[in-house]
Amino acid sequence: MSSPLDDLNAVLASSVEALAAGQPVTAKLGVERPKQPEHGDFATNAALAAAKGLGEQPREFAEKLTEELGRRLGPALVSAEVAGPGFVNLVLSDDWYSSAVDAVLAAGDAWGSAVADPPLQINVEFVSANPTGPVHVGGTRNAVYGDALGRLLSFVGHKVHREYYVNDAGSQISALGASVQARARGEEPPDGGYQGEYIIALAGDIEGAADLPADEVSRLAVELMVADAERSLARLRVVFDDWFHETTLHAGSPTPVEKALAILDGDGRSYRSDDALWLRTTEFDDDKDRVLERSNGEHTYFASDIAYHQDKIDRGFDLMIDVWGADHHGYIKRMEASIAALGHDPACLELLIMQLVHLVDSGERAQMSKRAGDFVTLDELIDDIGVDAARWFLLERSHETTMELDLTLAREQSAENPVYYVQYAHARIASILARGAEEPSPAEGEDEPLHASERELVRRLLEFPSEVADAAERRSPHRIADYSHKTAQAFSAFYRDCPVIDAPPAQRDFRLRLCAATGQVLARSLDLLGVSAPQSMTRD
RNA sequence: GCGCCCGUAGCUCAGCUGGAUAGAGCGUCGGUCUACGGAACCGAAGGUCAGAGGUUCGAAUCCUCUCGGGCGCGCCA
Repeated sequence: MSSPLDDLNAVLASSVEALAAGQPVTAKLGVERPKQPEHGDFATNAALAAAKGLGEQPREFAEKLTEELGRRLGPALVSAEVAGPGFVNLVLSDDWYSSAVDAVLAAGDAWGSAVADPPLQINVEFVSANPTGPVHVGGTRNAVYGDALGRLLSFVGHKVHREYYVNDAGSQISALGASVQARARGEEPPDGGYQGEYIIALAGDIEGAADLPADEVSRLAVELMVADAERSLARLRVVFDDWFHETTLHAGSPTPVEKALAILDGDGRSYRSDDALWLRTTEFDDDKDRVLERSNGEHTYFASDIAYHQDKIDRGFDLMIDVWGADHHGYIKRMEASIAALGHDPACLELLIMQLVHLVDSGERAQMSKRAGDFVTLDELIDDIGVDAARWFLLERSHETTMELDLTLAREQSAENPVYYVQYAHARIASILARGAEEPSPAEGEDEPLHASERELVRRLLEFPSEVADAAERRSPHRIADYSHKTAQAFSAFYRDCPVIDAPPAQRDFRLRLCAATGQVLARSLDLLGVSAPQSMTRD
């Protein structure tokens, strides 16, 4: 895929290199979007960055750079000026802009995509909420984040495997089964049991729940909870490749857990003390050693988790990304330590922490649902604000920031709601393109130079590949939300300033192409977020 | 006490692998106008980037400390 900005950056780099006359240039060089319009179409601090290492005066170097750029870019370059401490501001020709739009259209669906070097097999594990209750808002944020991250990583050329880890072993599962059985018998759940109304529903859905063996009730309850989670998440457009059950780590002979412990033991990473088995995580920067097997002989959750990650590595993944809830951040050190203890490169595991979501409605905290005195569930959230709004609002903020979700705004079907604003721009473009295809070209007219709004919009479209690369590298889908909104704004300005259908033939042609390119980029941006890009919009 | 995250406009948040005059949305105030989709557009007000030092040509961004929030520190999961 040929990108006009890549080409421009390449010319810049080779120009600097020529001026450096053999001396190595280590600085990162590239053009940027200037904040001030008077700073040209593109600006570069290349002279500032390079002159430092070459022992030259930035402004003098910048002067030489403008001359070199003029020679290499020819008529595509309208002007190159030195400003401030040594910035170089560039203005490019209308022809350059026109061919840039062609490049976007020629790339089509691939615009912004990449071929990763090297392409990795990436396992993204997310949500993984315990199957002891419905998925709540926190899990919903985790779900859309993990999913969008997966979309991004795929788009930049990696092979992504989405996985949900089902904690279907341990005391909590016994408690679930006991609670269901109690309800089936018309009793209150036991101490430490689950109180939600969904337990009563489960009791009704499991035939013979009152009399079946307890662990059979547990097993069936987990099955139903997992199916329920799968259904809810599918509504959210989040689909997993694999639902990995913890119990498989305790099955077979030896079990995966036993195998993992054997590796650790063989390498002298673990030891016995106070009748328990400990892992020397302190050798890898943890605060204290951690228990693998309790003195009562049971494995800890940590032991399962180690076996689970060993299993992922055995399955051939180059990179494991775990998306954890904020309450798990205290486990990062020991998990990383365990990977090192198993003898793996620590870089093969990436632990991302999702911060909390607070729901706000009409200025009030709205964390509690009327139903069951419980937290708001994924289903309730979708029923309330819809999938597109839910995904958008949960994705527009950085995952590492505690955020508030304003339900009042999210429900709003107007331009005050950014998700509708972006979708509206897309629908409007579809409408213009349809008319452009149907209606004949109008009377002749005189073409004019490109309007500032047109140039601004083209520049936005050209930024897309680097925005995508940046978002993927930083694991930050929220950047795409921000980008799509800015692009929609740039389109709105263009729409205001530049008639398309009634423009003179050549100009009309360019503007239709610009509309098509914009629609394509908006659709792709929304797709990366898992938000729909409608051809037309109707109010509810 | 220790560790992690966070303090940026009235509110919610971007920006933080250093660059020119710190941005967006909402809210507020004022304006355009019935349009190639009005679910629109334009403008304005609003900031000691928590504070103090340091690093350098340049710091919201990097380092140190202080203050103020959130979370986590179990042979639970």
